[in-house]
Amino acid sequence: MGTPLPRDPIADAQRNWERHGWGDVAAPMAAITAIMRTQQILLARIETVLKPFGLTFARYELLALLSFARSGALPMNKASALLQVHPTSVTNAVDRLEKAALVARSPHPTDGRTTLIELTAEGRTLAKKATAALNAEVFGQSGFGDDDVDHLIRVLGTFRRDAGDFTEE
Amino acid sequence: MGTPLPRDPIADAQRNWERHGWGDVAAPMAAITAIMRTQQILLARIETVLKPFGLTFARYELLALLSFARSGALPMNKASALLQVHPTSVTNAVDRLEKAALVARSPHPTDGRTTLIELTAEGRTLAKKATAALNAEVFGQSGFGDDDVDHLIRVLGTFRRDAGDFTEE
DNA sequence: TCCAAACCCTTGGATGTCCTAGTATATTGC
DNA sequence: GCAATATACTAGGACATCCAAGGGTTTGGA
Repeated sequence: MGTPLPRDPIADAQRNWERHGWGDVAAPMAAITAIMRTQQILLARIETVLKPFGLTFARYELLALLSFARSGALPMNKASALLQVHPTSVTNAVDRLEKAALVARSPHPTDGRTTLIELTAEGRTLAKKATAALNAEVFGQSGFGDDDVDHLIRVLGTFRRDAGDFTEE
Repeated sequence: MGTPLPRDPIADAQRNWERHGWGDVAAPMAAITAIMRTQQILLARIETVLKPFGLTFARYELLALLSFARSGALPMNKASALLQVHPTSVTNAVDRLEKAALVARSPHPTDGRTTLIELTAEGRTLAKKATAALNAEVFGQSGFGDDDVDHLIRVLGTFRRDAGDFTEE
């Protein structure tokens, strides 16, 4: 997107909020906006690393999830729940992964409503390679200090729990 | 998307990473994944609040930016830089806002390449109302503690600066 | 037993984001 | 002064996300 700005646009927004008398919510506004922007940056990095593998983040997440499934297969609704995305998003991702022969659909043995998705051999291999690349080029160079990582995991974990993502812990 | 999961899927992923011998990057992976998911939750909240106004977050951000512009108008490329999105995304947002009579395009007085965007009276009014709603229903109830907000602003600010978003500060 | 309610997946539509390319206007350098 | 380069916006296409709605399957209560 281009050249660095001379000043932090989010800090500017925070100052604008304060100037307009919304000082009580200026800081949370800045924090939330920063999260939105950080996600955008991280997503761009991830997509850049995955592109050579012909994967997007959404498809990679599904491959990775399947690669960790004990049985090697998951019902679509289970995948939707674990990835915390809309069922139609999973349908979309599976359509494309299936076309690329990385996963396969199969009927559930006892429940006629359910469709199972399973990694193909190619899918499993590609998942391994893509994970190695992400580990080396993104997660291993996040730019966050160890203490900050711990803090983020804790604070955002609490947030996600309070938002209803999960119960325990 | 539904019922809370019994366990945190991101904590599970972190355990899977450790189990596979990627313990050195498991924590950053979890932190990054948590940022992605938190963004999704926050975006959903924001869109819910904006929906009654007929706005999306992308369009709201543009309205808000214009409402703070001293001159009351901004070149599209300036808006693109400040919002940190691709120029075509701004074109898209302006198209829809213009159709809704919330902003207007006008030619730049001296540079024939440039298009200025300006709030209409309706646009200015709607921006005010939408901001009040977001302040009350999202930013004012972020769920983050004051200390966590400060920490997020600082950590993510450093991250964004290192990522090339801006220079100073 | 049987029908209504619940559940699962897919299709179609609306939005947003990015990339690539194309057109028009400015600026720069020879 | 003019050609080459740079900049600004837009058009078209690929993807992802969500919502609404539809068709098939299961479950549960009358």
